[in-house]
Amino acid sequence: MLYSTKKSVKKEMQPEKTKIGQEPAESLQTRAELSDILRKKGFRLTPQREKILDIFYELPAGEHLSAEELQKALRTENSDISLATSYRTLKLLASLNVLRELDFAEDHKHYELARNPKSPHHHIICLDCGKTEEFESEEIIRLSEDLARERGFQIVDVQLKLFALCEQHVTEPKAS
Amino acid sequence: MLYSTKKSVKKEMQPEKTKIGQEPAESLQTRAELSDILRKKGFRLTPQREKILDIFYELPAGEHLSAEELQKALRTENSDISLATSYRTLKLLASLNVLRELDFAEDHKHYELARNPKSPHHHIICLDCGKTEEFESEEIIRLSEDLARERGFQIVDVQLKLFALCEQHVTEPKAS
DNA sequence: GTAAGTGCAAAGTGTTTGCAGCGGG
DNA sequence: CCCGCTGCAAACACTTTGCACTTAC
Repeated sequence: MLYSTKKSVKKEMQPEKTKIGQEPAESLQTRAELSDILRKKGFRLTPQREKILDIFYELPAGEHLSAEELQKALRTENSDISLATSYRTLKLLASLNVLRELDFAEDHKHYELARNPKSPHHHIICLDCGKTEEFESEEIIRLSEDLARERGFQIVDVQLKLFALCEQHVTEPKAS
Repeated sequence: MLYSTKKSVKKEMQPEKTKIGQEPAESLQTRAELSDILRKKGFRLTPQREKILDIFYELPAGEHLSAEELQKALRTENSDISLATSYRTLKLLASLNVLRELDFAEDHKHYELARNPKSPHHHIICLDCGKTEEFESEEIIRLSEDLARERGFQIVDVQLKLFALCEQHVTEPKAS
């Protein structure tokens, strides 16, 4: 996981010391730049990694994939990459800040291109139907940075999850 | 899980229909009121459930336990409750809004007493040492409510996670 | 050529479940 | 006294890993 609070990313994957979450990371890379990030860090550009980068690069902004979903997407394009490699690649790309790792209240992680790490996505999730919407909020980011600074922390990423009821479900009869 | 976006809480556990996350839920209950919540919903007050309520009731505000940690706490007090029952009870209590379910970027969930659902805790987590601090922020809540309203959602819970570097770690040499 | 990367199957983790027996209301 | 609850062990979902083989550089 990107945010490996304890268990750090495998060393074997870090020929050059890579301090997680510290890349300044410019925004909106081109597809070629994504490959460059790998190359520059000394990682090999295997067809599997290229393909996975392709998938994420072509993913509509706001969409995100779990490992399983990535597998499915790969299969659709006739790429047969083992689940193990998918997991390894997702972790690698996340540790390089190429992908952002999201966790909703589900039991698996989702990934998306970290196009612009300075304005992370936030999510609102309907507790009834599971519908999720994404949004940005400069104010949230600014506030978060303040809150962190007050406590002596330097923000790397901000994740806001709003659990809520969407239009169709607010009106339902209350239980208690 | 509390926020079972899809997989709903076991039916067998809901003698009275309980719409997750819709309890208005007053703040700061007494220990006895916690038991009452169970009783009123038709759940049995078993010694196991009482004991688990005790543990959480006596937990310093701001602390939270995972299922494993709960087990350990129980063992310390010579209560031997099976892991299965712990999980079942955590889920039950979360579905009743007695406990709040938190998920950090770790692979297991944490629980705390949902003393006052209207001011949820927020967390700042150091990516290097794993240290986590809690805090409240009225502004975040207010902002979140606005953001939700704009999108036609009604907030049930707000979870903000700030991934950051704490004092000891900001100063470390950058990688890239 | 050689270390890094892959695929496979086996092992882990955290959590859930089927079932027989127990006990709260 | 009966159905909800518990404990146990087996099952699960997701993710990681050891190892032999392959391949990018």
